[in-house]
Amino acid sequence: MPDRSISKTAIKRFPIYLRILDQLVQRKVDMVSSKELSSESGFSAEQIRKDLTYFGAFGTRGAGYNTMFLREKIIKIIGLDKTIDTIVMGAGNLGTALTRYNSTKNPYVNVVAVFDRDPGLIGKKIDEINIHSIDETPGYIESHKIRVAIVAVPAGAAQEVADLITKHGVKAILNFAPVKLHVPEGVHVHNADLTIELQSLIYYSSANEERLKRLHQTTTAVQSPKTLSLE
Amino acid sequence: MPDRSISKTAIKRFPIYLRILDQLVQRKVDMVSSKELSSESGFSAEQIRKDLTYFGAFGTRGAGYNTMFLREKIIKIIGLDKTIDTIVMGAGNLGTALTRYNSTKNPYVNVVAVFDRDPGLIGKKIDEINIHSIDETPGYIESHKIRVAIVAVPAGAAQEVADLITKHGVKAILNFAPVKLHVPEGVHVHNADLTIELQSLIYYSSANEERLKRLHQTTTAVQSPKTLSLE
DNA sequence: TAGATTGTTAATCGATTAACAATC
DNA sequence: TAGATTGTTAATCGATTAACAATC
Repeated sequence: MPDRSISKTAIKRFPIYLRILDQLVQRKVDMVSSKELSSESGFSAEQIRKDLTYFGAFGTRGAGYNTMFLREKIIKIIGLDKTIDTIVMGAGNLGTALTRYNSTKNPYVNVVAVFDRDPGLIGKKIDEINIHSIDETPGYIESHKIRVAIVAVPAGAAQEVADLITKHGVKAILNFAPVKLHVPEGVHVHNADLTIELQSLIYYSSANEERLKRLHQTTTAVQSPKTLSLE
Repeated sequence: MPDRSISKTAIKRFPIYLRILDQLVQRKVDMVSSKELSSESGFSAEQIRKDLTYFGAFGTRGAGYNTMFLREKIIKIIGLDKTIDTIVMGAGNLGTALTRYNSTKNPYVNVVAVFDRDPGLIGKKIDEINIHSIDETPGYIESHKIRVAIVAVPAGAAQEVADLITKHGVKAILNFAPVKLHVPEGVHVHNADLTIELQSLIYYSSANEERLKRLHQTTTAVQSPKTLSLE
């Protein structure tokens, strides 16, 4: 049972800190304050300082944080200090795009292989990365000690694929399939369900008042006024 | 100022409820309890009941929820009761995959146009959807009353694109570019930053103990023991 | 009526923010 | 020393869970 003390939401902020620090180091900025990190990231300065102190005291009072030093620390906190080899399950539209995306845009992660069931795709390449038969997955995971996988297969196949890869050692799954995956204890799943992201955004895209009015016009149950978010 | 009372995290659960109800209706299941919805979704039954009562009393004590009725209510709550036309900014790998994905996998959202800057892409199609010049964006947004957009352009172009589309009426952005977008008040941005999702997952993929040990070996600052998540 | 399950209030838990002493 | 900014504790806020009365 890792990290009794640090929350999932906090951990999601660290890659954002890292990205900002990457930029600062590149721009040869030596020091940065929590206030400056705040305006770059959108998180409060207090929250940033709090997040960092979960792992140590990396700053200098009165001066701020050394960008190169803090960057190195965050890389180690996240676990990006050794190259992370990842596989992509599914070579469809999304799997292909994700393979390319991570190869070009993600400086800390390496997609080393793609797996698919379609014989027409096996043996082909996405850029330089081979598409293998899904039957080769167990051997590949074990010989290459793969711990992180991206699942981009259709909903109907996702659980089966999750079972397969976790059985052979995968500990973390970025799941793009629109299903809840059931995985053994100790395996982490992040859902990156694009349908849900987009649908929940629609809630915010139009005047709530109108929509909720429509909702209640057809609602037979009596509403107590304070359960409404308008007025 | 909409929804003083309901949180962003709660709203993200509604599309998941909807997906489950879609399946139940399709399977001709008439009634469902919060307990059953809980085991399907992974959220607690109490939380599901709480979420629903933000918008009304849709169930029957002793019996549960009528699946068709609840489904209709949730569609209206999210705002999916009229067709949502969406545009995709950027026809690169990711933009293309997202266009196809939403066309085929997202039953409630319609991608109606894609925009890009590359003259080599303009005039081509992604499946049946035309790729337009980015210069046509303002006119298109206004004439088609587009309120929701997906941004899948390179990081360097994302702010500029966000400025353009919000200026002409877009109220909600699903942002795949790895930058923090600054948008006018009242515009909502969901970040779907794949790099960050994957990097934060890596934190969970290996033994924390080892990593944190490495971290502190090179830390000069003295640590108070309780700030550590191990021992 | 007995059993089941909702709707809702109260209790708990966790995360964020505020405040400030420590200290560069 | 004066000014700035961290690290850390305390206060606040919000979200989740527990409990149970209402009621089908």
